[in-house]
This record gives sequence, structure tokens and C-alpha cells, in this order.
Amino acid sequence: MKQIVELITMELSEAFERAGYDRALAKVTLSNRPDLCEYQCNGAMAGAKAYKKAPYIIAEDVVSYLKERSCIAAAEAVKPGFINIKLGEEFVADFLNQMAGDENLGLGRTQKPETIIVDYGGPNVAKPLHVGHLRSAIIGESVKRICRKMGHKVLGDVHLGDWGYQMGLIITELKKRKPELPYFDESWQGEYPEEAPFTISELEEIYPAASAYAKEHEEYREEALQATWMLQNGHRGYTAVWKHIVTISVRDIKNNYKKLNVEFELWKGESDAQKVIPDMIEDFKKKGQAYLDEGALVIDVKEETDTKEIPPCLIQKSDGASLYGTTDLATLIQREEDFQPDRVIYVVDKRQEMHFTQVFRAAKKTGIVREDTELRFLGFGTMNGKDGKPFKTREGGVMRLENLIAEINDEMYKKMAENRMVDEEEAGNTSKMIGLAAIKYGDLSNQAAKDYVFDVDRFTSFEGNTGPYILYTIVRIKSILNKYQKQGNSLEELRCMGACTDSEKALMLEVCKYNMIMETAFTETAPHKICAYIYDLANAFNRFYHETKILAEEDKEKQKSYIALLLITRNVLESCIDTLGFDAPERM
RNA sequence: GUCGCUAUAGCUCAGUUGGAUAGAGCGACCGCCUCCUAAGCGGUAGGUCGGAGGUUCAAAUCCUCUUAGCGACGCCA
Repeated sequence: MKQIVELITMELSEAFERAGYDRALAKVTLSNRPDLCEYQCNGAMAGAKAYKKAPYIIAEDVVSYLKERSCIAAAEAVKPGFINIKLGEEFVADFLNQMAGDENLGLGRTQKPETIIVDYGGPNVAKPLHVGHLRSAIIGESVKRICRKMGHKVLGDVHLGDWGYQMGLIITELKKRKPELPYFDESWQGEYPEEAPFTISELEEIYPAASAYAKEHEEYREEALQATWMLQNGHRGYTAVWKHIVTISVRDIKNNYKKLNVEFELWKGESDAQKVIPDMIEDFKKKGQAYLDEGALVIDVKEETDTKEIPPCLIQKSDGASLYGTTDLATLIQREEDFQPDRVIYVVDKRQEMHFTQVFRAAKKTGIVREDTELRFLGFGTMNGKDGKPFKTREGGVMRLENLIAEINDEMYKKMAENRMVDEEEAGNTSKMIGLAAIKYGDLSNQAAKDYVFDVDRFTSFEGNTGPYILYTIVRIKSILNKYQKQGNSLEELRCMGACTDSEKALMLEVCKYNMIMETAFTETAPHKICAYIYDLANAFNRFYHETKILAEEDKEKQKSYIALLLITRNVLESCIDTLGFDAPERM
């Protein structure tokens, strides 16, 4: 389906042409003066110079050709040269009914479905998820769902940090604690145990302990580096330990992401990329794309248009070890082999922008990806506490993700217990749903690139522009629809008629924006625009709800029209929160 | 030092890519439940869009300069 602004723009184009002006001037936008009109066109002012005419005259010319058009209820030329437009009731109702009849709510699936990989999450094995992982997970999941809603084939890759010094540390510490294990017996020929020699909580304790110890003790650090090297060069026992670490850790990580309603299609990690690195580097050398500089192997990525010095992309340290960028390039090679993505979106802390500029350029320059593959960096800002500094626990430490979620859920549970009479099980489940909405909406309603303040009190306060408010609105609609059905009515075959009141028309117009908003959110990778939209939509509904008695309406035809409007409103709201990555309960 | 990002109401944020009187929420104050969930709705107060120039019929938005905060700048990820 076309967007409603496109339909009106087509009408205006016709009118501009018939009045003797360039139809390209007919761009229609949402009104920024809702008190005066619903949509507006500023083309008359833009064209004034070219036609050497007063903009107001042009506007009047155009308006005269809009009079008898049924989709436009009123068109008016105003002051300097605005064309103010109000839409015809039937036109709007028709548009809504078409939306309702479409399985994708009038959102046109893309003509050219792309394969898109969203690289987000980025947790490290053996380290618990903490609040620093929150934004990537939330934003990445939403971006993925938005792309998918547009009809693209989308794969989320968690891109695990599972290959590095941290692994050597854990192995070293484990060897110190349990030297009797077969993994450390160099003469061991048999199979290694299937059961891991540690639990997740032991693992989480081992890593920080080893890390701290290594900072103090040089010989221990050397040992850990040695262990890392041996692991990376295929030491049998260490590889077996490493597999245990990954298995145990990934199970825990999956659990945590599940609580956030975040799911990954691909569980690739840095370790997967290692096998292509030697050939890749050989290839760079052979083609002369990489050269030695100050002992390190680098690829030049400077471009003439640069306003600042972009340092070369390092792919091998002077000691021969590979780096972050090496793995990223190797990962791109694998993605190209496995999926030939048209687009790869990296949802990463914005401070890494320089690094990704280097990697992207190196990937294009060396031909790892095609020239038209879109490599996109979606950098997000820091999540701060109320004091404006990076979010910490009350004690000043790093807050674990599960603790943050639990804290929010508890808060929600308390508030539910105060306000509503529901049994414990339902309250528990519902408070989790509301808590998730509070966290995600709180994050996504801000522009990703900016830092934002995570204010627990505000997000859980249930008032204003929050996730809970959106859910509450949906629950209100569901409640009416349920009661309507219980009265023996069907939700099938309902059609929206014209609007009787201003608040009803306003709600209808708001619903009509759905496909436009979703397309914008996609092209700009901007989930916050969906938040802004559903907040407006929820407001429009609550205003309508407040002044309209729906179930008590005696005119059954009118009532059916109301119900049709409620249905489409609910569907749009639920579709939107689905792209944000949370759901609404039946009651709350 | 170089480059980048940010600056909008007391606080937290929007601002449809240059349009009309800059909008929300929270907080403050005032109203509204015999009625489908008051976790709601309506209203009042609150602004030199960091500052100064410029481009334009029109600037929070584009350009230049400037101030403040944050960040990135080769062997960490």
C-alpha cells in the first residue's frame, strides 16, 4: 500500500500540473499546525522564484484545482503561500479499511528483499552480561525486527568474544586450582570428560580472580599468555577446557538474553574467524594490499577527501598476533562465503566508530566485500545514571544485567500489588512484561547515537511517555474488545465509517501514518521514531476513549465502526511494540 | 594538538531533513471517576533553541567564527 502522504502528493501533483506548474513542487508533509490543517504543502513558496509570482497566487491557482476532489475535504491557500489540506472522511476510512484487510497492515514489503546481517550483542564468554551490553542488545534486536518487518531476510549475529587472553587466564587459574584434571596432563591420550569441571558461578568467580592476580604477578601473566598461545595453536587439553567454558557460558548468556526477549540466529564468535586469518593475511601480502610499518602489518585506508588523518588498519602485531580488526575482516570473509549479505549493520558503542571506518574501508579496498555491500556502523551512546555519569550500582560497581532486570521487575511487581487485585502468578508474569517494556522503551525512545540517562524511577513510574503507558493503552483496547465479544458480538467483517468527532478523526489520521513511520524507521534505522509514533497514537486513542462511550453506544452501526477502529489501532500498536522487542499482556 | 559528537523549559527528551505561534513527559498549580482499567483525560505557569555573525521570502535546522562538555586519534577490544 502507498503511504497516505504519497496519495495526497499525487493529487497535488495533478493540481500543480493542471495549474501550469512543476509537479515536483507538490510535496505534501504532515501539518505542523494541527489547529489549521491535517496536511500541508509548501511547494508554492518553493516555486515562487522560478515562476516570478507571489507564492500566494500559485497556492490559490493550485487550490482551485483541488476543489472537486473527493479525497480532500478542504484545501486552502494561506498567507505567504501555504496550502492547507484536510482529508475527506471517506478517503481516510477507506484507507483504514484497506490497512485492516492487509496482513501486513498496509506496510508494503520491499520489492528487493536483501540479506541483512545485524551484528549486535557482543558479549564475552565467561564474563557476566552487564549494563554495558544492554543497549546493543535492545537496539540491535529492534533494528533486526524492523528490517524483518520490511520483508528482508535478516540474521542476528551475537559475535561472541570467545578468543583471547581472557581464555588463557581462566585456563591458567583452573590449572592452578585443579592440576589433577586430565586437561593438564600432557601425556593424556584418552577422551576428556563430557561434564565441565566448573559451574557458571565458579566460572564467573575464576575470571576476575585470575585477571586481578595477573595484574599483580608478572610470571602468572606470562603463564596466561603462554596458555593463550597454546590454546590458539591447538593444544588438545586446553581446547577441551575452552569448549567447556564456551558451552557453559553460552547457555547462561542465552538465558539472560531470553529475559530481554532477544534472540540470535547466529552464535558465531571470534574463534570461528581464526581459521580464515592465515590465508587472508597471505592473500593481502601477495596482492600487495598490506605492508609492514613499524613492525606491524597494516592496510592503508586513507582517502583524499578525509578531513583528518585516518591511521592504517592494523591486521597483525609486530609479534605476529592478530587484532580486533583482523578478526572483523575475517568474519566478513566468512559472512560473504555463507550468506553474501547485501548489508551488514554493526550495533556497537559509538566510541568504536574510527575502528569500523578502518575495517569497512579495508574490506572494500581488499575486495572482501563487494563495492555495493552496505557496511553500516550504528553507534550508540552511553547509558548514564541520574548523575550523568556511566550507570553504576549504588556501591559504584558494574551492575549485572540480571540484577538490573530483577530490580525493575520487583518495582513493577510492587506497584501492581498496590493498584490491582490479581493473583500472584499473573502479577509475576505481568510485572516482567511491563518491566521489559519500561527498560526497552526507556532506551529506544532516545536517539541511539546519544548518551541517555537511565532513570529507574522515571522508567518505572507508569506515567507519561513510558513503555507502561503504551501497554496500558493496549490493555484498555483489549479489555473493550473482550467485553464486546463476550456480549456475543463478532470481530469479523467490521468496517470503519467516517468520524463523528474530532478525537475520532484524529485517531484515524494517526493510525494511517503507520506505514510511513515504519518505512522511515527502517531507512533511518531509527527505532526512536516508532516510539514517538506510538506515544502519539496512544495519546490519540486515550483522548478518543475518554470522550466516547463505546460499549454503551446504542447505534449498532456506529458501534461497529468504533470497534473496527479499535481493532486496527490495537493491531498497529502491537505491531509497533513487536518491532521494539516487547509485548503487551491481556490485563494489567 | 587534530578531528568528531553534543548543547532546546527547573529536570529528561522530541522537533516530520529550511516553513506558520519551537513541542511532549516529569516536577508545580487547578479541574474531571453513579460511566468500557483515573497506570487515564482536560487546563495554567515555565524558552533570547550555548553565544556572535552570515546565507534565505523564511533558520533550532544550512555556512563561518566562538564557548562549554564528552569522545576518538597503530600494535586493547
